Amino acid sequence: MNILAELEWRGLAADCTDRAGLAERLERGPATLYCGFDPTADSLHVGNLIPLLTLRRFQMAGHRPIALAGGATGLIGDPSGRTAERQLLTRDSLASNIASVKNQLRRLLDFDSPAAAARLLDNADWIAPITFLDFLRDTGKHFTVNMMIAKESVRARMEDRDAGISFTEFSYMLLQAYDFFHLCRDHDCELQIGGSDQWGNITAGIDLCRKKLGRAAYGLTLPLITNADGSKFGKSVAGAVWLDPAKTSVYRFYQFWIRTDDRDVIRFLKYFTFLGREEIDELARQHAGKPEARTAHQTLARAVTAIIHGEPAAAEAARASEILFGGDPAGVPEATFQEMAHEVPACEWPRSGFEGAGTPLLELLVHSGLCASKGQARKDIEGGGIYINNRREPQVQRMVAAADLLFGRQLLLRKGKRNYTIIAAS
RNA sequence: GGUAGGAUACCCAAGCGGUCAACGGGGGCAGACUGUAAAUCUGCUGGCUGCGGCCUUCGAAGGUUCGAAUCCUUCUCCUACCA
Repeated sequence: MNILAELEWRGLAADCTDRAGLAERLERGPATLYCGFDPTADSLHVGNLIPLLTLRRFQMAGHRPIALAGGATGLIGDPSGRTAERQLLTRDSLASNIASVKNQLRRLLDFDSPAAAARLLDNADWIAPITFLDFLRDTGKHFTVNMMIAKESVRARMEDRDAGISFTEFSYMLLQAYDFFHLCRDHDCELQIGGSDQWGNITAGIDLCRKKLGRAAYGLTLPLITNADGSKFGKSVAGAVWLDPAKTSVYRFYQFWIRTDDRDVIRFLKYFTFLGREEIDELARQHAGKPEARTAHQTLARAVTAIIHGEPAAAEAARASEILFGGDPAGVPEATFQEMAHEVPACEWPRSGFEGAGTPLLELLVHSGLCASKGQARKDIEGGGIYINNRREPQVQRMVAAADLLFGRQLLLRKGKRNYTIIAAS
């Protein structure tokens, strides 16, 4: 199966500027392609995974990916898909974001492949030196405002009189177009991929390559991922699911995938893993036959976590999940418990607090962040949603003392089905 | 600039002098059923509490009143129509 057919089978090809032309070009030999990532935060999140993994898929098919960090475009802000003007990032926060994002990009692509080594570039390197006048003369001249305001992302903002669009964001597509032109000229890059909201930016780049270089370039957009229940993928009330383990722990990351809706799990295996058609078809069969075994979910969670955090960390997260959701953690040997303990959110409480009568459970629930307030904690206990060492605690006035500590030093608190926290006596 | 209407808890949205911490829906949290899924059903959804209450909240600031989300004044911001 060639790369384009594979992407289509996976449901990853939303739109292509020239499907036949691109197929023909890819058949002819290795091509260079790129995708940009604007450092809007200090970490990438699961929403960036699709383009990132797609670059990798192209690489595995023998093509040369360029991951482009938007050091320049990040200073401006892409209006695509935005209903309101963005807050400009300060140069300082952008600089630290870009350093972190570069590190993450570096880990997800292969830079040592002899045939198709990936490259990591920063568009600030070529955009920053251009003067405003040169840019207007050499690049701006190739675009009509008429065509720019026809782009969906711009038009939506122009029609909303309250939101409007600043000249700064209006100009964004020219910078991105310039990137494609630059990469095409200096790095032989012929294909740009991106989310479907990038269509206008990508075609602007293709136009510029044609006008200034007389070269054909291609664009391929990836679908916007949604959940079966219609909600946005990768967002929860807690916020985005980050790739940085300091922002979203490996355990939480793994759990995010484990909790995938049944209706989404096979689709997500195609989107987010490198498993082949036979393996996924087999998982689909197992899932259809015995959904309660959750084989597809476990495979998905394990595979994606391994791609992002490495196999050993994924194994640990899987193990911790098994212990917590498998049965009574109090019966688990101490070594196994400790292995899992640092995966779940933890906090400390002075050892002296457990002496004598001990500390009110209510206080520990609030301290650990499991409950927002004492009032809420009280309601949670009354509702039967609080567990000490995985045993339901019905008593609101419950005191927690030394006898409750596991291994003489830890307390496993749980709210509801899946919110765990460990309090260590210190 | 003129006129009319509006601003209520995370969101939508009732309430129009006391019985209002404020109807209802959504969302969220918890329980039951399950499979850490979906659907369904139930409870909770401002804070503190000795569970008797206490404190803070209905755009902002003042005022009337025993008592205001509700009435009056000023201000701010929206929406519609007219210029």
